[in-house]
Amino acid sequence: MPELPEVETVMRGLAAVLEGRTLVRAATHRAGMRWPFPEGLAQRLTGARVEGFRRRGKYMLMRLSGGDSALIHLGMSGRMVARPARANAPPPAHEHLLLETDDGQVVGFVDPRRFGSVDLVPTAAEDAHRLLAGMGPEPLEAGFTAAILSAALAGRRTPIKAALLDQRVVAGLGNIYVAEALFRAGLSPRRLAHTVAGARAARLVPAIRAVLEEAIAAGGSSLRDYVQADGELGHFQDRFQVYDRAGAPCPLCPGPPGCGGVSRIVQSGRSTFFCARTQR
DNA sequence: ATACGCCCCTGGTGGC
DNA sequence: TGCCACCAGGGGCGTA
Repeated sequence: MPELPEVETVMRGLAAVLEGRTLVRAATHRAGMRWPFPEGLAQRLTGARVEGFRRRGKYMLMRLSGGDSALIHLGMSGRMVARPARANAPPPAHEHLLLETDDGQVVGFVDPRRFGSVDLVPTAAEDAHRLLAGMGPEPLEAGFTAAILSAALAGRRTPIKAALLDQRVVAGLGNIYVAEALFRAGLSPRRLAHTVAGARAARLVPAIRAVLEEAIAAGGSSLRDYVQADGELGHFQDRFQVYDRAGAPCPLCPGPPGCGGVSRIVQSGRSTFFCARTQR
């Protein structure tokens, strides 16, 4: 669910609510999600001050006083939404972790499928965490260049679609934004990764950047579960050109005959959407 | 090293 | 209306 734009949007919303606040209460409602919560998670969060946030790929890092950071992944169905602590409504279903601030806000981590995760890592060694070590460049930072991307793709005989989903190649892309970026770059999702070099890589890098930046500006994409930290929906789903649009007219091809509409295929068990005429 | 299943889990949808 | 198969923004891990 949440890919880089959604995680970035949620993180900004959480920062607005939590940054500078002290957590007067934290509670876990089960032993873990994707993995068991770290020992004594609730106790270690309680009393800590939230110093700041950063994002790495699809992970959020919440820096705490005391030297630890909470490493949070939203999985497929995770959401983190703030609400007033005074509200008498029962906690939402599938809320696994709750944070309460000294100014009366509650942030709940709701995740029906429980593919999300929460861990603690020393702030000084965040990037050494096993889930972050080996992660590829941040696509919105200057270090993400055509040369770096083609080097990461060199020798890979897997389809470019699968390679871009690999977080070691580039951090933060998921099924939606890979589809949209490949469409914008005019590259077939079936093309072998190692053939994306030179001019093709030079087209792909700005395509990835542009789609991510536009999606962040739109507050992310809301399909089923995703909402921002304030409960608002994202809007980028209204601007999808190919994702989840099988059979719809291709935005580039006049029809009919055009390209016959957006195609859907399955690659490594996941849906891929593309235009078979303009994406080569 | 790379590639490919399998698996974790719940909920919504569409077909019969 | 009921049941069931299938699908969904992810990704770690074990095995060839």
